[in-house]
Amino acid sequence: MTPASSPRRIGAVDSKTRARLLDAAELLLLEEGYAAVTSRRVAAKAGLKPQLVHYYFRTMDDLFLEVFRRRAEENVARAERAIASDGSLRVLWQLNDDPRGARFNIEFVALANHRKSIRKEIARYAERFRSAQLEALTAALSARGVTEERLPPIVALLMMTGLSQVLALEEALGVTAGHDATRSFIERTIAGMDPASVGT
Amino acid sequence: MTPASSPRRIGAVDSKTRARLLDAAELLLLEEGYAAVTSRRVAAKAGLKPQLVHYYFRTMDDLFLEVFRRRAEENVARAERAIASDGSLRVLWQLNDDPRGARFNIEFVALANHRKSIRKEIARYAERFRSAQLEALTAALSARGVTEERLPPIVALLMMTGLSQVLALEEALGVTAGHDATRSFIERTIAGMDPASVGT
DNA sequence: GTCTATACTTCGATAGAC
DNA sequence: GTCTATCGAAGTATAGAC
Repeated sequence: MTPASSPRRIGAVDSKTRARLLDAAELLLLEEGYAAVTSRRVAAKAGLKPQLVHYYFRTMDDLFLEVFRRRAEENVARAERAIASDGSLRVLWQLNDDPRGARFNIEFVALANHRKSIRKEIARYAERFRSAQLEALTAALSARGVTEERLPPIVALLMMTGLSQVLALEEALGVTAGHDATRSFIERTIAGMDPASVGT
Repeated sequence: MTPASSPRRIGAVDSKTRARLLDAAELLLLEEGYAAVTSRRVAAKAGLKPQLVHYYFRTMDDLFLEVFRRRAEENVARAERAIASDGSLRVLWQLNDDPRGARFNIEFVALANHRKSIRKEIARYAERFRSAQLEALTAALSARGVTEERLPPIVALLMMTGLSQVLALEEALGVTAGHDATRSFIERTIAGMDPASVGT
């Protein structure tokens, strides 16, 4: 399965060094944005030589893809586990209200703007994450007597996604007016529909 | 008012060339993301020599700031005009539901992640834009009998902002499932509260 | 399997010519 | 007031040494 197109050798995927590079890249991405993720800076953060980045990842795109996939897989798995054990509205909201995850997403969406290979991967992930949540949210709303007509689940989901993203972004900017009020409004709304899970 | 710290000379702010550079930078930003906005590429897009970028803008940060300010001023002015002439819910929603503007914002929020001077400017703008809209939305909701308790205006505003942003971002990714349904739900909801402005 | 020496490109920025 | 010649640093990537 080794692509004949490139004769160049690539390091083992289970290498400890490779994992260190991925960790460093992810940290840099969150701390300083994707533009800071250069071979030199990633290596410096990992305490390694810059050329090692290109030994373990053929191109910088490959590195970005691996960073993304690693976290995306974990997120989807976490979401599926959470939903399976407790599909309450609260759990669905908490899955979205994750500032770190939201900033991670923003960086990749911005990155996707000028790296086609990454755009495809993100789109695929977005769809997986979306449909897992939509299924759960559809069931949760229906069980609580909220009709499709009064609030279509997809609308509720897009609102949840958007709201949590805005909260995360503004937090990163240092603009937090109304955030507490908004979170407690969501809290009250959920509590009203989802009485069993108050205080979790 | 010329800063003594830098002896270097800077081009006139009303220069035609300067405006061309700003236009090129903004286009590049939207088309390929902020990482594509380099002195060389901006100049190439404007059909000029790269060094001119540094003649008109002392640093790349200065260029980014100017690109941002120009558009931000226009946006705030447009919002204030729109609100003054018609503070309906529909107008407020349309102000947000602007894919081009949303992508512009995302790029700058991502950029702010590793350029402190830009972060401050964006935060300031976000607050101005927010308060102009909040005032109008507070009045609009109150006039339509929606109490602060049932739906705090700030919550409605953050939801609107978040929802429109998610729609724009996903559109850019090519993920548009449920978007039409969501827009028409918003449409219906507004129409129900804001009957005067149907079909505008 | 792992890492390094090195090539070549592009970057931001400045000093100085018109 | 406008633009260009040029520099040093940083970027990605490869070929080859251990």
